[in-house]
Amino acid sequence: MKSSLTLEHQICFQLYTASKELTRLYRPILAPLNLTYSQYLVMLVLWEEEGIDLKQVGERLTLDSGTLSPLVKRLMQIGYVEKVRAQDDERRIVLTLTDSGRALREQAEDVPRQVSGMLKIDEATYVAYMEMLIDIKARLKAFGEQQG
Amino acid sequence: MKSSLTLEHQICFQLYTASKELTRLYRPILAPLNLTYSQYLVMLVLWEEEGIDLKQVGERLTLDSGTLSPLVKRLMQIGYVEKVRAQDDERRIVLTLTDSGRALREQAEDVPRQVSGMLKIDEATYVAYMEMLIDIKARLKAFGEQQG
DNA sequence: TATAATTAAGTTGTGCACAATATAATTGTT
DNA sequence: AACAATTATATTGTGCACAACTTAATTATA
Repeated sequence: MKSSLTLEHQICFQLYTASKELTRLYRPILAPLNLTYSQYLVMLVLWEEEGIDLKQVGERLTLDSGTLSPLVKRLMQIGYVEKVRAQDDERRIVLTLTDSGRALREQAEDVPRQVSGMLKIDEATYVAYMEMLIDIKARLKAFGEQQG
Repeated sequence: MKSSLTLEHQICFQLYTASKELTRLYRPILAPLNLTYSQYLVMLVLWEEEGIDLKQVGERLTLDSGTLSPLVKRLMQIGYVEKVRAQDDERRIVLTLTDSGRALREQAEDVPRQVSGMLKIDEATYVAYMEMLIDIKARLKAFGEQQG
């Protein structure tokens, strides 16, 4: 295993910069939708499953309430999202889309195609890369569960 | 190319969560060194090349002065780093290590081994993953340069 | 050689990301 | 039923990350 303390040889550094630079690529694409990258991720979840619990959104994105609460507040201010208390459990908050938020989906449909085009990546490579990233996450999860 | 607006099928999302979760793994490892993850990256650069320009640190980590200025200020407060104006060009700032910062390297030597152990990843897989990430960055860079 | 353009670093403001804590609702236990 | 433990959300504080702007030093050019 690479144990030399060189920046470029550390997988964490490559992951960190790759993520940052890919997010940078998204910024001008998402700007017309009036969304930041994190807000876009929340909208993706809601377009997939409207009426989902705030808690469950946080689980899918690995975000806690300290991040999500103010983020959702901003999505409400923009007018894409609404919060409703669940009747059966007053602690839970259910997120729904406004008409405006639902309409935004059509505009967003084109985002993945734009990004793929910019990356000039073929389907097979794309899938292989996805699998690698999912594997890294699985290893992290395995360690986390082993530890507790 | 995957054009469905599903969270899990977007490479950006996998990269984003993988990076976040790997950083989370580092947190308890770096805590005894009194470093955040970003501070650790700056220290890695300095251990590799002491006396480097602040500007060049920013280029290697893809960080601008808005991020680096306060971060380096914190490293100075901890007592790991010192700032010196370059004599030949008074605009430039040269970063040097204190004895304490230099001594910390020995403790940090063990970090990559600890991380690899936690991920339970063999050398070949590790190298393949590194190459994938470097390739993603190359594609991003190629697009960025094509655009300007 | 004035002065315009560029460069390096710093500052301000916004929005994550997360730890720690607080509050209120629900569930479990005696 | 009373009360302890748990759960969902919100708030506070710290530290990134970056855009936009400011300041000071250097370089280019008229």
